[in-house]
Amino acid sequence: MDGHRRLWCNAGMPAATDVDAAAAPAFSPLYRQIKALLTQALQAGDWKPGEVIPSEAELAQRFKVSQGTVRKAIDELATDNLLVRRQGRGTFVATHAETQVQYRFLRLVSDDGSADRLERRFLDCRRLRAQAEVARELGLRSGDAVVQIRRLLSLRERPVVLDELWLPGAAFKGLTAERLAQWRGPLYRLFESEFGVHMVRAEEKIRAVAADADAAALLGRAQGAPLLSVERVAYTYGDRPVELRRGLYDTTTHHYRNELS
Amino acid sequence: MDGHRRLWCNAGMPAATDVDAAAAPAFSPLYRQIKALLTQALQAGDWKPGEVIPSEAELAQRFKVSQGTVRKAIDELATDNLLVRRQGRGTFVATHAETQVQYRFLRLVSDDGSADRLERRFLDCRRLRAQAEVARELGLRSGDAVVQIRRLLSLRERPVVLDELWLPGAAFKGLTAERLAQWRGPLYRLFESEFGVHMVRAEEKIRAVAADADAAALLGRAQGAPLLSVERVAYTYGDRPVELRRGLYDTTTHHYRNELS
DNA sequence: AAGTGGTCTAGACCACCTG
DNA sequence: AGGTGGTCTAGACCACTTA
Repeated sequence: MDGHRRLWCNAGMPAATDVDAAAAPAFSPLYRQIKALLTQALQAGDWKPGEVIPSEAELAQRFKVSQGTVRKAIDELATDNLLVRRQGRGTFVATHAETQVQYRFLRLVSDDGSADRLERRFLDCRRLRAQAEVARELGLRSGDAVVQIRRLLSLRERPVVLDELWLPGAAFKGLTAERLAQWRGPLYRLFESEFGVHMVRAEEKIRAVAADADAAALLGRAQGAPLLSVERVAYTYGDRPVELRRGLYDTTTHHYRNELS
Repeated sequence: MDGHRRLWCNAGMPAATDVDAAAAPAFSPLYRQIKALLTQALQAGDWKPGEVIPSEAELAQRFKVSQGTVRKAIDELATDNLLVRRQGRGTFVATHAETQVQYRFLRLVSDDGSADRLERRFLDCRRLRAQAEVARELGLRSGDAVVQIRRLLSLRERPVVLDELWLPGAAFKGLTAERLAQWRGPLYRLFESEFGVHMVRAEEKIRAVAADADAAALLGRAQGAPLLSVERVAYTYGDRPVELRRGLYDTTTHHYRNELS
């Protein structure tokens, strides 16, 4: 129709400084503005994980753009794994509560390719004050309340992963050791259904480290044995960090699988 | 116009058996058929890495489809990193010979985020007969000729990566130690410009291992020190494996960075 | 100014799912 | 049968690059 209805929609963005002015995109195409609106709706919780969002036709009408433009916005959100399209059914908010792919972010696979059943065992769950480093990674201030969880994952009766993780205390109020003990399924499913926190993406730093006495005992390995250290920061809508996790993987019969392209 | 010009273009596919018939897609949309044609052209070397491919309009005319359909095919090839679009200039065949992003597949970054200059030192380059495992990973037969290379990467004067890699001898005929010694730049750039082998994607298996005497000496670490083992199989057009690589990373001041989504 | 990719639209029809 | 996403088309115009 008109070809450029540019709203310069930069809601939520900090004011541009001289420094980043150069890096800022000159303009946003319409479909990106629609994408931003949809993202806001997701962040605001207008549609919950697992639910259907309105049809493309309806959204087009609502935003007064063509269906193709809405479509392109949804396309990007789908490749970002925020939405899931299902032909003939509709478009759904991505969720960790699907029967498929239980552990979307766990890249550990067995060397022989077999799919093992995974067993969880929680070691402890405490509320404490965040140390400087934990606070920084979670976007909190030192001394803010955090929940610390430690747990062990086993494959074929053998402990393979020792996880230690920190969550912002404010967002995870009712999270207790009892609650964890009776929970069946991935943690991210619990976080999503009980605390309304959906993990969108994560960044990991991977290193090889020597097992300390504690890790060695829990994983049934010798002290000093090489372990894979996987430090993860997970983000929810709006790129807000909401989990810091440090995993120690025993990689004698399993490995961390990655695809490069 | 017609809406479905389905050619059932399954060139190169084995005949469907009863087993995989269920998994086989019922039909290919037109843009996927175009995508397949473009992929074949890339594989055949019709357009070399770094070169421009014909414009969307011309391809549309050539294939007798609308520009939008060509566009969607190119979109997918661009997200697969086979093509690179440059607004106003054209669409180019992806290459490792760009001044930007020298090491597209190297995920090792320094803990403090600084970008170190990288130094290469070749240890040796031999032609030998493939062992069973190497042959299997490269799609060769045991005893086929392979080239074995070992080299050391250093950051800030400190050796950090010990790589050992195998290439199919047939495709890398003139590859000698001298050739390597005088080469400046990433190996994949050499492979591409001198041997016409472009790496498209790779799979990595990551483990923590203890340094053996050899690796310890070369990396300046104690024997038994934990190292990151990164086993990579790299593929060229048509998903044909053309490189097996095993890297040992010293992760005391660096880490392997990964994004999950 | 000309050429390329990028955006937006409107409409037709297909494939898939659910009632 | 009706609704949803998926494909395809044709045309207009915008943004960017090069000459």
